[in-house]
Amino acid sequence: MIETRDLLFRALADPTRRALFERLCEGGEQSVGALTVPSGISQPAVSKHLAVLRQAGLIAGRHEGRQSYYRAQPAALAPLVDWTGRMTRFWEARFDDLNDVLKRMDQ
Amino acid sequence: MIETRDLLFRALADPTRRALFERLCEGGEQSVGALTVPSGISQPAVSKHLAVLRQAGLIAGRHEGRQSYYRAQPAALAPLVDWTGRMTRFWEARFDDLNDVLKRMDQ
DNA sequence: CCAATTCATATCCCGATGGTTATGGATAAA
DNA sequence: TTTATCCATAACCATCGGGATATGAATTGG
Repeated sequence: MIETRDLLFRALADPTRRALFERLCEGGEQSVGALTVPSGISQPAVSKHLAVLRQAGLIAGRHEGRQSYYRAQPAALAPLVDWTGRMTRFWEARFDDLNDVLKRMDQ
Repeated sequence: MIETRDLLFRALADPTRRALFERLCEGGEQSVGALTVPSGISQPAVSKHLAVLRQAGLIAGRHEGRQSYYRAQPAALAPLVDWTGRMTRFWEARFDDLNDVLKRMDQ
């Protein structure tokens, strides 16, 4: 499942994709057309970005008639949150070790 | 500000860079040589990755004699944590709105 | 002083990636 | 049944990015 984390980070690396994800988080479910208009890029480009986000689990799609609606799945951000937490905790642990050393030096 | 976030996301998009950052978080300050050996890539490649991480504020460097030592700066992850928090909060807010609607429909 | 070590930078290469236009399938509208 | 709309996919192109090797500057050791 390290593959999942990689997909996540790579999907979020592109500002256009982050903007699409933000729109879906903030504005709720929207069609491809509705997402394309303010994006400043072509509809196929938007579709490709949406496919990347979907593969990373960040959004989910639904068909209705001839339109496709996408919605955000912020729960998919969990691995990213976990990872940042681990990194900070590693760092804090090292800090604690340093404090221990200093305490022992005090005695 | 938004530039900072972009640098952050892009710096963390590459698995090799994340591995370097993880090593520095977990193992503390290390020289370029110490980081190169287990990385599986050439020393210049490591130096380039370190430069990217440094520009994103994720690590800091120090020269001592002919070696360079780098250490992690996990505080630089803050914008990322903020962003994920905002995205989930947007989502939760929308959820609350939905609940409000449902409540009103109950009455 | 000369040789060796450590690292950063320059240069080059190639695959990945983000953009475009073209196209076709499915559905809605006329 | 045509025609128009919505979207995904294909094909193509230019740029970016991560890798290697080559090189040179700074420092240390003999």
